[in-house]
Amino acid sequence: MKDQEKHKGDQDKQHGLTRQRLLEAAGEVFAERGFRDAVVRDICEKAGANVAAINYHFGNKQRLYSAVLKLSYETAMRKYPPTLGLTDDSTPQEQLFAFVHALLLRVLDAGRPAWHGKLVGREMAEPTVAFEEIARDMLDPLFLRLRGILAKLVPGATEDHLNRSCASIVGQCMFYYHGRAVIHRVYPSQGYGPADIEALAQHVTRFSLAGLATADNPHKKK
Amino acid sequence: MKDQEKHKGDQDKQHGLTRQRLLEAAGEVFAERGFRDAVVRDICEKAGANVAAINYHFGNKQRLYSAVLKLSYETAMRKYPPTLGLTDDSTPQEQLFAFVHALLLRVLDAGRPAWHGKLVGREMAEPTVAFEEIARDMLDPLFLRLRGILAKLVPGATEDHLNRSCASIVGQCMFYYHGRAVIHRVYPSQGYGPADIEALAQHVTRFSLAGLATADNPHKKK
DNA sequence: GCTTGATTCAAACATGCGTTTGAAATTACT
DNA sequence: AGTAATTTCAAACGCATGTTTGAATCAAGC
Repeated sequence: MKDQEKHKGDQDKQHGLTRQRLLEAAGEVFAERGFRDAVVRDICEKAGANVAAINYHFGNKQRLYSAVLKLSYETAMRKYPPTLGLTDDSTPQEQLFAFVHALLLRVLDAGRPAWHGKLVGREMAEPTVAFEEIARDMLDPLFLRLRGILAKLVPGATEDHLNRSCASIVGQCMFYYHGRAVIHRVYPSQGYGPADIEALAQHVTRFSLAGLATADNPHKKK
Repeated sequence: MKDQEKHKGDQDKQHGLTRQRLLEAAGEVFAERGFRDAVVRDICEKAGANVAAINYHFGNKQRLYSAVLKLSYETAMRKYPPTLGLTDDSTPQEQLFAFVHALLLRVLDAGRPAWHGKLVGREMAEPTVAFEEIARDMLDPLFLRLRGILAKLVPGATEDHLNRSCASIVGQCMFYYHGRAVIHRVYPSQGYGPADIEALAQHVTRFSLAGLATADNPHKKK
């Protein structure tokens, strides 16, 4: 009786795994190649599944992609939220660092936790039908948070200065993804381990704090 | 005799145009959709040519793309060189502005002069076999020039600070291309006319000059 | 053990896309 | 005008890719 239950449990565990294996494989392939260039046969081969399994478990490639986006968002935000390491009495400067650091980690870390940053980076550059949902649920809140941090750093700044500074900060971070090919070429020693990413975050934060303090602030207009 | 020559000239002019029309159409389509997603049938339709014309005039899609890259580079650099508006006695600050302004114009201007920035932006994010040549002939010189400008602005700065600052500056500019979908969503009033582009260049330059002056400069280390 | 539902499978299907082919049309030259 | 070279054409080809199909296998329940 006891042996039979154990045997049955093992079988359940085995058969529940195809869907998971597909998600895992798809996460890697989509992050690496994007939606368009990702090939379902490659995903299935990586997952050890038959090509019809995508239709069976997800309906089609697009829905698999959506499932991967959701899973990757949850994973990334759980591991690297924009509030990474903050406390209730953190300064706006510290908040900016946390935002930048977490964003860089979500994009540049190795493996699953960084699928999301890569997927969103791809959607920014080449939107698919998923962009709308990504923007609404994932990007809008992020830009809102950054905007709030900047407003605390330069009270009274103009709308344009805040907007452009947000773009400047996110642009610096995302360039390590969007421009990875040229960075690899021009700065071959650029590493992406935890210390490297932190150093980048320090640079972007410091660079941006100084840039933020520049003109376009009506109270300081010359 | 005179009528016949004129008639013949018109005919020559007409028949030499297919290749030109293909280049023009391909420039638009590749800039809009990138190499992979650009469809030769669309290019030929836009050019008013038969699909076999690409093979006849260029050999294949890849060679058409290479021809477009060359043409677009020449056009862009002729109209918006990184030395745009500079004189012999321009300051490094002015040099930085010119670099940023020209880069933004090459990416954001309307039509043919901006194919190049868009094509290179796509190659950065998703390299094709053309990347190597683009990097060698077009990106390396650009990063070298920027690096030279920055070295004049912050003499004695560390290698890392200069490298990261180059990345920060180019990243800010390229984000208006790589992140155009999210910028359109989050900042819908962001325009891209000449005055808008100049204002962006002013912002990026000012932001970056301040950021450049921050730490990591051994002479100013605290 | 039998039946039903779930899951997987191999093959086929339908479509899109870059390229090729051979003929027709056009152009250039004598 | 005739010939050769160039250019264009419509159709076909070859391949890749997402999706579908119907059968086989597996699992669950009685």
